[in-house]
Amino acid sequence: MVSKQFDGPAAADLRRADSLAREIFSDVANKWALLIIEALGDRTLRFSELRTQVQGISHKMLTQNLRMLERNGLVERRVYPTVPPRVEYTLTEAGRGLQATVDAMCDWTQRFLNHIESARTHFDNPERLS
Amino acid sequence: MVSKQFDGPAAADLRRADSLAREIFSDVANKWALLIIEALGDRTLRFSELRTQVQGISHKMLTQNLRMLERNGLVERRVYPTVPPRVEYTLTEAGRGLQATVDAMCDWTQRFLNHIESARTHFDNPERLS
DNA sequence: CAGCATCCACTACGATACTG
DNA sequence: CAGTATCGTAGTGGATGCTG
Repeated sequence: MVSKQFDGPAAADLRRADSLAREIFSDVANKWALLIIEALGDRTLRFSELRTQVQGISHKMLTQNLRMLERNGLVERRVYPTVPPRVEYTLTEAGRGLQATVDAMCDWTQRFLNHIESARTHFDNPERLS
Repeated sequence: MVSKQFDGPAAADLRRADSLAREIFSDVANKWALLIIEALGDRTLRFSELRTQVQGISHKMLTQNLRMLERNGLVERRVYPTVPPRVEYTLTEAGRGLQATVDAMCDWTQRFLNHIESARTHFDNPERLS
């Protein structure tokens, strides 16, 4: 993911892409964004539905992250000008691509749940001797 | 990743595992942790080497995240009681499992770089008409 | 219902300085 | 060299209230 070496003509492009990549990574590699992606899955959900699916998330964080995801073209936002208003969110193709990797992370979590739990107790306890 | 329904006998265990999973997810789904995992890869690195590999990270964030990763059994920390001290970090099996998913995320970033970039400019600009 | 704005508590983070 | 501690700031995120 890093492009050092060479200051040639095309190097600037590489550096630009690199910094963009890091920016995207920073946007996307946060708890709420990933949980939203995961919650959406292949469904289409309304704002309020998402709010209950991703439990623990506040109104504010949800809007904020949805805007960010929309800006990056990962979710599509469809507004129905009815009353009361109805807004639906769906993953785009890019979003579904990311979702696949989040799925992998969830699987990983399940797989190593026990390993991690015991590692934690070892670490947290007075660890008498070696 | 969610276990609703039923309040039966084994339900408590499921809820415990669930909250643990969410805890792990929160720990791990953050920018620095993932970048450290990625930087380590299959190598063994010293603290100072990691510091330069994960550029932009502060001394403090690095120690903090390394402790967290160690606590969760994702990295192994080996201390050589020499002078000056030498501390090496390596991914454990669990860590390498996670690394695979981070790799996938990086690949994804590269794949959709252009898509995302254009989505951004569409979003950021005055968007004249539809 | 969805979203924006405001306020405020809290913590995350960087800078700095001190130990083994 | 690696780590801990302290401190100040800037940002995060929750609660609340107002709009279409």
